[in-house]
Amino acid sequence: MQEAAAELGYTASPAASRLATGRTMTVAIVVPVLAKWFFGKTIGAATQELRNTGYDVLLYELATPGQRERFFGSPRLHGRSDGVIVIALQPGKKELESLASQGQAVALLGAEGPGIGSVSVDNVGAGRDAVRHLLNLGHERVAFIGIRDEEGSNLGGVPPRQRLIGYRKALVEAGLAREGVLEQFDENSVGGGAAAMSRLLVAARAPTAAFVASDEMAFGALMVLRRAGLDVPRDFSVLGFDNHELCEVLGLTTMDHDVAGQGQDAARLLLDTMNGGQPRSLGRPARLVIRESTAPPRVLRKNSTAQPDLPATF
Amino acid sequence: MQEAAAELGYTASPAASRLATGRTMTVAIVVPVLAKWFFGKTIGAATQELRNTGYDVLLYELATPGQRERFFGSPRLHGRSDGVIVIALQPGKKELESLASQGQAVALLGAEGPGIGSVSVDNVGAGRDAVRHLLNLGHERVAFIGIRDEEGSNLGGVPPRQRLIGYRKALVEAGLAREGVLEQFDENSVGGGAAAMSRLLVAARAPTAAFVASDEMAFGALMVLRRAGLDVPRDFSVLGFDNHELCEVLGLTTMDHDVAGQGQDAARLLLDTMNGGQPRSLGRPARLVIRESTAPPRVLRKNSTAQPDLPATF
DNA sequence: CTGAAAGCGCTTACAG
DNA sequence: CTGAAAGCGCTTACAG
Repeated sequence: MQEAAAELGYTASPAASRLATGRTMTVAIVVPVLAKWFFGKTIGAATQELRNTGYDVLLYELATPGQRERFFGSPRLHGRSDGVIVIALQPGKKELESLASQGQAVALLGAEGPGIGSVSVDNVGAGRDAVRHLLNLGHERVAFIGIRDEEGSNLGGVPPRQRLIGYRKALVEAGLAREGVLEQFDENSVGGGAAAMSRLLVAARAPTAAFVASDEMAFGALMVLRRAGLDVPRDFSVLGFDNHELCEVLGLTTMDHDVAGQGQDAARLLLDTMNGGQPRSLGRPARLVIRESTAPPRVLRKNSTAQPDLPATF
Repeated sequence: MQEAAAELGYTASPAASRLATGRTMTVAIVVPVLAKWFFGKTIGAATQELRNTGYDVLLYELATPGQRERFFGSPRLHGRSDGVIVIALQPGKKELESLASQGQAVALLGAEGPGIGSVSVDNVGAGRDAVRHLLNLGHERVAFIGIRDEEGSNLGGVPPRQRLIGYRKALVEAGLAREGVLEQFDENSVGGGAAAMSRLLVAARAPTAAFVASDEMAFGALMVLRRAGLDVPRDFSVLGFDNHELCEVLGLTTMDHDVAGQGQDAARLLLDTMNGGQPRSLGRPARLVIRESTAPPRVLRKNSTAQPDLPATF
């Protein structure tokens, strides 16, 4: 019957059926930024999954703290969606209460909450694995470039913090001391990564390798290194995070973690919850993808593989 | 009154007011892919503009011809949105009729339609300017790498085709013959650009420069060139399109065209139309941004600047 | 100018 | 099993 009607170009008025049933058959997706590869990818995967189940998707970009406040401070979603996927934004207690009071089912991606379905990568483990790779190559001064998590930025969130923890863990396990100057934070962008790397290079004793918490920042780091006349990986090793599609072009060693899969999982978790299922928390593995941006430090290599002489600037 | 009510956490039921007024206060945005920089950027800008005016935004990703058919073949938007922004998809006559019959106002981005508001770049002019830059440097065999526009891909659209026209125009104006082998098309991605460049390199008489219709394809082209042992720009010049944020990292000369501005314009055009204004067509300028991927061809430079000897492989 | 009533187009519980 | 009625929560045209 419904199918036959649809063939004839008829659709039930969504407004009327929403009013009658109280269900909107739409899901909201909330992200801190749209114009980034990671978010396009996760939203795309979640959207496809949702649409296959007959849901429409409403999009909310919370680019500033003000927007975030307004969004959670008002019943914006009430009557507009049945559930919401929050990506890369760690909602506070108040914010979760706000969503609940609006009758929203919730699923988190790259964040966690008590009794709430979530998908995330084992960022501590991934960070540790990344740094171990550098350590195993023989690096002794390994820096960390992280995503700044200050007031004014929504982008920090849990995963970047966990990657830092993984970094420190790996150092401790290797018996290395942690140094403040080796931990640099900036905004999650090419420019931010460039700025952070610049700061590392002027340090009294510069590191020989860096684990960077996002590929985009790593790209900026590579740029600064190149402009400083340093060769990667001969003079400096860089390891990123995300396996951005341009990693191959730039030869960046990175941690891969199935970004689209996480978007799809988040959608499924939300659908489950809306159908009365118990909220679950999914962990996604990350794995090291070795390309051309990591190698043993110069000192070691000199002994082993007889490299040509280095330029005088070095 | 409404503000006071909002403070108290009260909102009018959207479903009820939609039913009563017939207006949904939401706009749909339709794109062929989400996980690309260009689309994130335009959607983000449009979304912000729309939200400032009190509109919600529904997102539709039409990734396959099947999805496109289903979307336009059913009254999907009827009663769900008041208007729609179609990005980088050239709607056919039937498709436009479908939208109109669903009571949708329409604005196009990167496409055009009779009596329909639209924003686009002067792609013919931009393509011509790009190729002229290469020609002015002294290149005589300039290739074009374009976005494939075949069945099975929605991504072709008008702009890529217009860039090809601009390319041909510049050649004609310079008195150069057009050659089929120098025009290569592939999918709009790093991989597609790489494949197209590989084909150019095996041509009987390989070109010395290429104008590539998108930066992402250009990145793939750079990768292939590097792997083939060719130096850019010494052995080969590459010129892209979009001014992707990674152009600076890769030193890619490209055509810049304010992507976010186009998204914002499209939203404004739609809002105007929904308020009874006449649909307008906006043209956005593109401008050449010279970086390190373009230079005179080897032959010329040899005479003028006494380059060191080239490797034997060349 | 204020306030009660009709109506938007569905769904669902209920009467027949 | 079928069909008429009530009700979802607004807006708006109309009566007072």
